[in-house]
Amino acid sequence: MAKRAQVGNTAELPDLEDLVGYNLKRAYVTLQVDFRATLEADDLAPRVFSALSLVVQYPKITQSALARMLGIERSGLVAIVDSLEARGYLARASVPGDRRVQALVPTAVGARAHAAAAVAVREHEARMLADLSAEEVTQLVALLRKIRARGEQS
Amino acid sequence: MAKRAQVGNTAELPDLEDLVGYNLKRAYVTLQVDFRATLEADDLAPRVFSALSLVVQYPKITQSALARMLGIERSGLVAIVDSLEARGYLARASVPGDRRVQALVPTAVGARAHAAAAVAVREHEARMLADLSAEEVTQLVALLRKIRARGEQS
DNA sequence: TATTGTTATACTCTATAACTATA
DNA sequence: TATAGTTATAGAGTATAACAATA
Repeated sequence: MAKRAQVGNTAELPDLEDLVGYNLKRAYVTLQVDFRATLEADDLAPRVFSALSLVVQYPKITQSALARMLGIERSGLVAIVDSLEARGYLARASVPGDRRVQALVPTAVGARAHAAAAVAVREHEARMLADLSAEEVTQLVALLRKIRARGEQS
Repeated sequence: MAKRAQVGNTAELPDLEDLVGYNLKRAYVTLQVDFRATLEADDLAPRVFSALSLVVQYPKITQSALARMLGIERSGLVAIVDSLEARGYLARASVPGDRRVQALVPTAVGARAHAAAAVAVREHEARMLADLSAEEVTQLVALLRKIRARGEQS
């Protein structure tokens, strides 16, 4: 299996497989496919689970703040919140001071659904990361955060 | 800023930010946005760049083999190959033994375009990974490959 | 003027299914 | 029967632009 054609390369041309971005995407897709399968029974897409998580974690968060935290547009969040509200997982509550905003508050049902889903997600991650030690997982997360921080600063 | 509501949690409920999958996605999106901006002038989307890379690396590869390597469906590859062929970056060559297959061979123009794009991509990665040491980058790639391997084995 | 939530819209990515021509 | 390439199609996911209500 001949690799790169015989071009006179003095500088090293990295193989696709050596690029961080390529490996990042492949690992992301791999994990994401299993994540979807994990929460398919609960009918929770990754984004919907993420939104519910943050609403449980930060009750009364506004949609704008939530969209900012998730790194998506406000407009894109509407359908997600609609979906969670339709299931009775959260409510849009009006805020006394400012009549523009809608505070998102989790219901008891929503909190329970989230807790159950979180258990399934933890199992999913344990399964998918079985080949990594605890230290490796910790360092992986630290490195991923560094990449994100660098990109978001600009 | 009150974190999780006061539910009687004995087990640790991990925050969204502690999930590997969530951090993986955010880092992926961050890197990918800059990648797109980097190759926008060359009009090369990530997938098109990846496909061109592999055709340069493995001349005469078939579309089916290329799709398998990239982890996408054969049907999805058609538009990518069409796009590269339209620019004159590669040619679909018929193979003597089997008249069903189309061997993908890079042109000289395609090889040069790829080399130039690869330089830009290397600069992009150097910029985005400036906060990571060489060892950290190496380990990051190793960990990402472990995740991918685990997922693809099943 | 600026911000919140919203709608309308369009574009990219990707998968599934079915077709054809070959094997 | 099975495989390579292709077409048609549909469904996510996401962004942009504009709007009404409110600040």
